Amino acid sequence: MSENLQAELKQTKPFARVTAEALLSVLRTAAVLEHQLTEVLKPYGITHTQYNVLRILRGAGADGLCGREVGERMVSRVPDVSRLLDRMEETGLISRERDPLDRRHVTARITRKGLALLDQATPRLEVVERARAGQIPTGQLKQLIEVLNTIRGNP
Amino acid sequence: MSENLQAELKQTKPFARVTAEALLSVLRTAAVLEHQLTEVLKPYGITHTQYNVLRILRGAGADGLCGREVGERMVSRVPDVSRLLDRMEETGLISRERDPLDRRHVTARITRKGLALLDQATPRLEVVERARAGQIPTGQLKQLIEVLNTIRGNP
DNA sequence: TTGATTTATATGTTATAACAGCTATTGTTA
DNA sequence: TAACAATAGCTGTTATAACATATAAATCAA
Repeated sequence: MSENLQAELKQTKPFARVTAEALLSVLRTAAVLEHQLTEVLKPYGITHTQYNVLRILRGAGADGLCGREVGERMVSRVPDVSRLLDRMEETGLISRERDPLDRRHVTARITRKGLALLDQATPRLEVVERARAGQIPTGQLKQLIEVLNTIRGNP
Repeated sequence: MSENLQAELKQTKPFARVTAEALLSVLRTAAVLEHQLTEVLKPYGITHTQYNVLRILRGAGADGLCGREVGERMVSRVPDVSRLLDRMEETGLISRERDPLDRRHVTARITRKGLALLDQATPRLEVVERARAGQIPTGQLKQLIEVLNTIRGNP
């Protein structure tokens, strides 16, 4: 069965406020998920940040996206998109080309190699997804999404 | 009002599965929270990782904890507790002492300076906590905690 | 058109995270 | 007790994140 957060973090005292427990639960759950994503992606030689970029660029299709746009679509904002894309270009997962219409922009596109990697890795991640959340009723997941929306929406 | 995740990440297509949206929401919400925690703690010269250590050591009291125990209690596991504690000792937030009974252990304890920093910073973080989650009914927060427990519990 | 401003990306630097291997200490057991 | 294994922490190295600043191109205003 599911252990609670207090036990997981070996805390001796229960949480003082339910709000504190809720936000810490979010942080803790994300850490657990990120750790597992990292593990699953390790055999493919990419981080979950890079996987995220590949998903974004596949979504953009042949038009590609410039670095700033990639940054805006990331799950967690990266302040150094340039070098992230550098590395991915170096490993051949993406290509980059300076936009002739606006030479400030560098358009990034996913390569065949990047697409192939996505095709390989995605089913593995979907296994994780089903294992973690597949047994939870849809209604509960929708409520989860709603509450998290609210938390993010309150600045 | 609260924007949804699809709009936030400028996705053109809706999520294929509610499970995917739920897990991404968790990751995204945690990233937003961590960013804000980092901002709030910046004036105090510590990261949220270090804040977490201070909370843990305050909870342990005068007995302190050894490095491994600190690591086990962290919200997100850090594989380099030694140097994390090095830095905190250097800035005077914690003290360390080799355990005379088992000389492999190094017991870490929070210092007065560390306690003072906690006293200063904690109210600021509670402001964030209230702002983010204070308006959400307790019942909803408890459900959130439950679902997240389930997600973490499914390995 | 010139100069100022904005936008997009790149670069230099520092700090931290991640990974692997190493040392010291204790516990186990033949 | 000697040899081996397990545990805790440290250290070296590399990679990435974070921050500030710089460069280049486009836009705007006079």
